[in-house]
Amino acid sequence: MSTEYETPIVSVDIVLLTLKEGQLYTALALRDKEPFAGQWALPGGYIHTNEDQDDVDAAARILLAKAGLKSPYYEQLRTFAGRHRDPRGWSVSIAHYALVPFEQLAHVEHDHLKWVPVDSLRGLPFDHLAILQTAVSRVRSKTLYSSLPLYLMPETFTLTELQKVYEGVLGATLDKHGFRRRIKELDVLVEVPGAVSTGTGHRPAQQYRLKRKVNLATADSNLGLKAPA
Amino acid sequence: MSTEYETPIVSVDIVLLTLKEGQLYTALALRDKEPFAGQWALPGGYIHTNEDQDDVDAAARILLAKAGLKSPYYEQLRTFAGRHRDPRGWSVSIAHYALVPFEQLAHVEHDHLKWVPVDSLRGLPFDHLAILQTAVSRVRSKTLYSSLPLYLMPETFTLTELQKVYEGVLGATLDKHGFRRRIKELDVLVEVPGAVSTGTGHRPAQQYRLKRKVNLATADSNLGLKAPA
DNA sequence: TTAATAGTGTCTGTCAGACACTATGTG
DNA sequence: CACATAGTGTCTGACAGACACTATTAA
Repeated sequence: MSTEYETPIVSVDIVLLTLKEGQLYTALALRDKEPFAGQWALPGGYIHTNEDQDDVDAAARILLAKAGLKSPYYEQLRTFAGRHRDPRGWSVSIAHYALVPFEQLAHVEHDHLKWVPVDSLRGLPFDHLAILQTAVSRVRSKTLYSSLPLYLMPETFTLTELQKVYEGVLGATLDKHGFRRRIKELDVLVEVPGAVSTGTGHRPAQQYRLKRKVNLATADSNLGLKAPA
Repeated sequence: MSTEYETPIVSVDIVLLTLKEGQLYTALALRDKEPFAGQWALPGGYIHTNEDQDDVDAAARILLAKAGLKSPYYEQLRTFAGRHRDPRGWSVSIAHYALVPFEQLAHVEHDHLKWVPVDSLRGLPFDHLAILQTAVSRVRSKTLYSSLPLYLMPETFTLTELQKVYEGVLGATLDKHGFRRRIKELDVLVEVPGAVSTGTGHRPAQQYRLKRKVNLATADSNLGLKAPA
């Protein structure tokens, strides 16, 4: 009990997700240090004990530094800890995931950051593939019973666009009427006065935006879509 | 980026739960070191990087050392991290929860460990009250759609006893027929040949035990009880 | 008028909650 | 036989999935 033990390495890794062309994409950062220098991995970094108040703070700071953006939604995923996940030794990674609308990051791709479809990914350094898969599975399962995908939407959008995003996240198609019934029950959207279409060759759709003062984190957990077959 | 930062303190804390007299109880350990020496807190300790393979290993070792028992069920709860939760400075607690049948721990109460009802608890050192509440809420919500409370049962038990345990965890009453329908759907129990009652003054009940080779962790997530009103 | 999507009405099978009923032991 | 709990049959309202229908714009 009184022996001193080597301290584990503590870092924060982030699974940053977006929806692009109907598919979930994750951000990968080019590692500039050992181990795995020159390889693509989940963006991550050490906790700065002098500036970060907590782990979410650290995640936000790291994302801003590595990707130059602020995500509207962060959540702790889980912690991956053990002796063998990092060649430097016993390590702890407090993994987080974040969602960001594709429109908001069209400009952030640069030499040290790239976007790849989550489903086509095979190998990643450390246990980052397991972390990514855990995040994707969490997001998909939350999508079944919450309004999480709203964080992937731009300022205003139509219900059909929202449905496409849900379908993209889930990788399944949903019934239109049932989908609208549930979104309405959530009661987190308001109509935007000006309907929009202008030249689509068909009936224009109502635009919606998030209700002001709605905290989606608490408004979650009442959607109840059924898992796809 | 190249600056060195102070390393956060990393520990593992455990919410050990059992059901006693129809109520959820948690184990508290008497702290023998600063900070908060002499106060009751969740059992916890440092990671031993030379012997623990991962965080679950550490949790099992700590529980064995502090309470002298092995729990049939461990799961990582979430990680509590930040600057202000521990007076020693920036700290990380990888919190776990564990379930153990009351019968298995009748003998483990001693000077440095005590059992208290979770709902009557007010103050605890660090952020241990928040950790405890998170664990209880997790267990209650998992109980609604999984077979988690089976970890609180002795070797053999009747369906009525199992229902009482579910009701104790949830703090609500359940319909007998509906409860049995769902347990049957889970398909994780088998009848024990000898029915038992011997002197109860009424019809004896069938005893059940867990099916062999059933991993409850994977058999979970299909119960579907409705949240109490 | 047609094409194309927006938006709504309605049927039906499933299933959870409620509750009543039968079964089987003890005293 | 009375009593207490074990165990089951069945009704019903809510609701999700399916699908058909109407509405509204552009060309």
